[in-house]
Amino acid sequence: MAPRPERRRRPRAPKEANRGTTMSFVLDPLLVLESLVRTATVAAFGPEYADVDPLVKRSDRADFQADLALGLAKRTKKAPRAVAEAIVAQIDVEKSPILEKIEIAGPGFLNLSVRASYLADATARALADERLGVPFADEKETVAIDYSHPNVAKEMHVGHLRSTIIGDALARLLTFRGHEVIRQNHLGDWGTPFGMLIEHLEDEGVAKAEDELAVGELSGFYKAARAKFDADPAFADRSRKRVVALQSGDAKTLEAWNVLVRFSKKYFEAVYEKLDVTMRPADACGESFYNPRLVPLAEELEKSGKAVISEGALCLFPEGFKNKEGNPLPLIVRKGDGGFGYATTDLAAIRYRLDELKATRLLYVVGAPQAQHLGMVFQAAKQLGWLVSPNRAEHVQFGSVLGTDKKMFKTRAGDTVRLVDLIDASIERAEAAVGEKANTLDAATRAEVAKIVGVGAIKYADLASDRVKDYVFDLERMVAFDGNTAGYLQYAYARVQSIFRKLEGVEPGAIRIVEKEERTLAIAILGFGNAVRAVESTLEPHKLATYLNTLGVAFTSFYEKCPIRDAEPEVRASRLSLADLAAKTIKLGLSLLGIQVPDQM
RNA sequence: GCGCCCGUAGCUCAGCCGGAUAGAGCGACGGCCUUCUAAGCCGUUGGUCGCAGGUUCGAUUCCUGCCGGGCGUGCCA
Repeated sequence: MAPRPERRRRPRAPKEANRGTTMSFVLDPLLVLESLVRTATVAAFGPEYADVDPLVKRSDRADFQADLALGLAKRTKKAPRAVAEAIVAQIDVEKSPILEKIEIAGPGFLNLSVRASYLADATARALADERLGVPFADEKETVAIDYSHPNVAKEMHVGHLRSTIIGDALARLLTFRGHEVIRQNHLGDWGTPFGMLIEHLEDEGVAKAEDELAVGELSGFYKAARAKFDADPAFADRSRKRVVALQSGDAKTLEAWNVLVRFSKKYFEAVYEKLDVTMRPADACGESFYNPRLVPLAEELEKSGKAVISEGALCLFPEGFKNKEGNPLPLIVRKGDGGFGYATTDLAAIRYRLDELKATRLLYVVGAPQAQHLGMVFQAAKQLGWLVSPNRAEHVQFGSVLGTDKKMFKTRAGDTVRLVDLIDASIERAEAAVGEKANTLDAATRAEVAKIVGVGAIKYADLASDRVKDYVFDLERMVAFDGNTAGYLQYAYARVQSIFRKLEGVEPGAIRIVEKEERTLAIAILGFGNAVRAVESTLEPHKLATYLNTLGVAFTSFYEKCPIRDAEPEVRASRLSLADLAAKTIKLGLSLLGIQVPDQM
């Protein structure tokens, strides 16, 4: 067996960095109640019940409810209600800093009410913390996120939209949680199309091509090359020879190839900037990077006998995958003609990320159609002994972008839609909407706001629904300011800033929770950390979006029912603090999704 | 054929490690601006949770089988 680097065990000792500014206690009442109920359950039934989930959730009959008693009936051999009573008997409400009241209802539900003093205290602590009370992850790890991956010398289009947006949101959120995030832009920078592209480049002359590519006319360049390839046999022949020259490392050819890569990267950078995405040129690690590793990898697998020749190709047969005939489905490591496909590159990339980047969690933000391919690659990596616990790879899959006609999103002419056009259209629409309502803003401010709102709309629409489902790209709906949209949240934020402008000089003060809307808002705010954590583990950003919308709704109700400016000084100071915290939470939450907020709109 | 994903209100979507009356927004209808941005708020309307079985005290949630839609299924990436 070929020698492999020692798989490094990641030390799990608590990290110094975890101390920092963040408080070590939990603020979210839901989590506090969870541990309180669990402790009571253990006290009532014994330590073997330490693993039970108290099933605490928000309730419309109280602040929270715990539903564990019903499920525990069988295990404890008691009536559900008796279980509930036994648990409640272990809780001293009088002495509890958080519990106001606990009631058994129906067949054994526990209805939990939280003390206003607890909410006031917890929100005050959140406000005092720059992380708003969200702790760092207990175990920090190195996460490699593969996302965006556009193709060199090709336009970025809707096909790259979701990967770019979702990947970037996850990168931001995991970074916030304290993980070391390594972005990996697996550029499509290699392959047969480069023969014709380089020939075309030679024909045009570098200077002229440079001009075209610099203004983002990638599709024009690509199409021109393609057209020549199809129409001119001599050109096609040259192109094929050029592919060979490229693969054999011909210096002049590589130079031309480099020009294409360089200008494409420059273009991608511009798109990323426009989309306000954190992927940088330095994060690019395209297919070509793995070229030198493919031959040795194939040889290693062949020599070790882990890969075998089948129908002329060198193959791995990952368990659990079958072809039409019910035979094992191969992952082709080396093609019959000696060339390499993407499976080999993907295997090399996994190894690189594990061994050299030292990542323990590999994320692939790639469309759902590739589920089988990635599943095979991951399974192969496991069977090869590369991917061993705690290391793991996850396919962060997502559905297609559809037009309002429910078909794959295309232009009327049937072309793929350029990403920049999409962004521009959204900004334009936002500008119109902003101009209509916030006409007191000067033109420059309005343009800034339109950018923030337009880009936010696109991103939020993508991130707000379950990524695995297809979603309909409908600018009308996305740039709206009602419902579960970025605009709704940005508006809520801007309203708070407006209050601060109007009440300049008035100091926020101690928080007191009195009104129903204040209570609802406080509880909503304190659920932030839990929402962030949910995304960290499920990689489903829509959980954060749904949370933020709930928070936004809670804030807006508060805003309507609890006037600030004209309230008594103490009440005013308290509400000002609460509004401030709500706004900060919205801002931070949206920032984790890659969305900014305007101060006015 | 086989495999994976999806199917919740007219529309766009949440909810789904089983739990008390399935939630939002849009639409429709009706209220609320001399008071911090009404891009908002409050209310009414609207659902056999694709269908049929099964497990369970209890299923939109888990299992099986259908139906409908999408995608994939050996040398493109």
